[in-house]
Amino acid sequence: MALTPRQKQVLDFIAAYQVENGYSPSYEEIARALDLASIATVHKHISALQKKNYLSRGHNQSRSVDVAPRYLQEQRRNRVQASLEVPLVGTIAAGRPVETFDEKASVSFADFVGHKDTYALRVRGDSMIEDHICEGDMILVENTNEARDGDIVVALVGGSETTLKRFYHEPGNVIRLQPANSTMSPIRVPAGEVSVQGRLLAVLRKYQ
Amino acid sequence: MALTPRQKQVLDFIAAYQVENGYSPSYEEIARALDLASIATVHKHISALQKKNYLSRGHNQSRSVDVAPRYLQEQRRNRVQASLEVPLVGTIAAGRPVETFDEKASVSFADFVGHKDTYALRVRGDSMIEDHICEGDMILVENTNEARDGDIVVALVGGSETTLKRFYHEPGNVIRLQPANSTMSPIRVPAGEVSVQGRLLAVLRKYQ
DNA sequence: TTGCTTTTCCCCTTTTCTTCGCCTATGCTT
DNA sequence: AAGCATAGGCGAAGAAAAGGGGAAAAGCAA
Repeated sequence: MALTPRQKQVLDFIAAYQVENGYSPSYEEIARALDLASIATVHKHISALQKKNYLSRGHNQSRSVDVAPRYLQEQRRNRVQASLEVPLVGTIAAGRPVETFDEKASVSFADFVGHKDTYALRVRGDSMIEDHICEGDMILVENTNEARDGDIVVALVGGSETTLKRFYHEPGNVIRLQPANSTMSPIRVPAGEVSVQGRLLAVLRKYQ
Repeated sequence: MALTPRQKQVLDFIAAYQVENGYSPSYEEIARALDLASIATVHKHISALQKKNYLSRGHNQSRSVDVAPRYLQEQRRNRVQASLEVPLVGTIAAGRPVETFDEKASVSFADFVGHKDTYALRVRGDSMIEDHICEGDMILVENTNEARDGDIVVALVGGSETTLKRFYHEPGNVIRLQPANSTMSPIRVPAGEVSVQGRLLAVLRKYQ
């Protein structure tokens, strides 16, 4: 589902316009910007972009096109930057010397992201503290709707609450969202009222 | 299913073009870049690459070739891959929706390494468990000999044991190395017998 | 209702991909 | 040496997608 040059131009213009004005351009404005004589052409481009999941829009609603998160992510990913790697020199343990190993000599961010569709969140609250995920930690989340029992997921419950919990199926088409905090109770809801927004890939914690 | 030299050239060009432009090259452009007179030759290369699972494409769709994850992985292994950034989309907490902030924010490895002399270690044992540093976690360590009270440091004690502990000065030129585990006792040694090998910068934990 | 906007229909040209036949090397197998 | 497979290459014809247009119908908000 790759973009064509013209489609990318349309998408770039819409994204820039939104940043500039805070709302979306009309077809007329897009046509002027791209030097098109007919708004029918704009409509075709936008339909194509929507089919490729780069845009969303409401039917017959004016100025309702909106760039999908996918685009913003791809933009960032294409920002070329020097690769940062640090040497991985061994393991450390209480009461033992550093054991050096030479198998994998370095660590890079790619080892922690590794997926195309990833985003980050900052953790607030202590609901996963017994899994050693703390307030202020950064988590990397794979953007997926699928989860297996025991996965730690970002879950949207009842359309309004988003939360980080362990995911389990229970009998009767019920999902249990299990906090890792003995002072909190698990959430049990019908499967239809939960949507998985992502799966935990990594925890990053920075000191100082 | 290894690549031939020419196939690798085609693949590398396509990947570079995509990063550069945000969309795929046409056969015509590939032919020009590789100094080929016929786009039929390009077509053959691309078909071969698809058969070897290095590319995907849509039938009869222009500029639809896309490099497969396989290629990106192999690149990453060769350290040619640029450092990745992931969008930071907000905070997550139990019982509250994701609060998105400023769409521009992103996280990169640079945020965790900085420009310091840094190395990585894998953690073994539970001596820092109450600071939520677990067995198997990767830690990033700044290569320094200096530490302030309360810093978590990599310390070499008595020339043989290396350990991860919190660092404190005590009266009488004594250093206390404090584990974060109530079942363990702090280590108290004369300052001359301890050398700080590094200071904890970050904890990275990977799932799956 | 009016004005702004989106959607749809039918038309067109250009770009791009696919396929076909044919060619030259190189290396491996009888 | 002959036969065969494979990588690499060329040119041209045909077909489909991308890109573009005008006009009119249809939605929506003031």
